[in-house]
Amino acid sequence: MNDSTIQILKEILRKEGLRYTKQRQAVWDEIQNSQEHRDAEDIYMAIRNNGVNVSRATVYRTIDILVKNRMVRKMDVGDGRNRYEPRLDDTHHDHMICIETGKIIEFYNEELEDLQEKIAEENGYMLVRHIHQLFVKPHKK
Amino acid sequence: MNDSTIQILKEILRKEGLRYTKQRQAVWDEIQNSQEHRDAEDIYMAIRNNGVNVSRATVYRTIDILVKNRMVRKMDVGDGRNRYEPRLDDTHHDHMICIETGKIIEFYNEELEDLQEKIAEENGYMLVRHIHQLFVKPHKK
DNA sequence: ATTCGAATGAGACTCAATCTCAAAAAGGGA
DNA sequence: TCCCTTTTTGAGATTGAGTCTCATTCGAAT
Repeated sequence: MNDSTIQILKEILRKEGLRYTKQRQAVWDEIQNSQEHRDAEDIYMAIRNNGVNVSRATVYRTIDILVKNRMVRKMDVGDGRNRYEPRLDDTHHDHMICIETGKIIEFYNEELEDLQEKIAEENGYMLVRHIHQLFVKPHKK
Repeated sequence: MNDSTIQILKEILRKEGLRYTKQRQAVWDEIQNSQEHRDAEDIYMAIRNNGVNVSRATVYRTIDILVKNRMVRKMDVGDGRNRYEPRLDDTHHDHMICIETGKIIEFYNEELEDLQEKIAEENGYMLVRHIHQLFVKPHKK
């Protein structure tokens, strides 16, 4: 909605040789303005509820562009629907998912990051990216 | 195929109040006799090629029983098809996937395991299970 | 061997995600 | 501003992994 993120989106589209459209802006706004981890259907419905006409196909297509350009992070929670979250400040983190409440908690641990690189190196590889999710439950009182 | 794993399967089915069938045996044999990380379709085709009549539904249903009883491990590689591997000796490990060759390498690191528990604890949770995959590429010479 | 509840198989169904292609919109030029 | 070309969009069809249905078959206890 605010000027600076409109400029960020325009810049990315220009770089990719793509056009700036209100649907693309709406998808980016919707993801960017929420700190939740929502699926494509939720994002699609939210945009429609805001009165912007958009199709599921466009939502998926736009998300792909945003993911490719690191504006959005795609996460596979293992239930068949991918979740998306904004990635504006590019602070990397992983997720902890409560199996009782479904709550998603973000975490980041430097030691853990280093260890993963070390493990890849030990096997003769370079770490490109990783998927890491902790499924947890609350401590009983 | 060999007597001991037949007995293991029979024991689990008995415990679950389920019947011993040649289809269930065939699914277990097929997974147990391979160290690959295959998807349900591959397992289904392999069984049929061995001359055993089985349906996809039965393959999926049997895999669920085996996963529940920790005979088989289900892994989500993020491409929409789950992979399965035998878990007879129950040695826990995670996976490293080469993005260039598709090769899957198993790894285990005690420090990494401890760290994950610690992170869950720090947030007031108990670690139940985790998904951890490293996407890597070979070092350039 | 009989009996009866469980297991199987063929194919229908689900659901997220992708594809198709005619119609609409973007944006550069004049 | 109006054109013109090319890209984008949208509605609905399609895909594909996995699940469900239910008539038929099978296991195993007696």
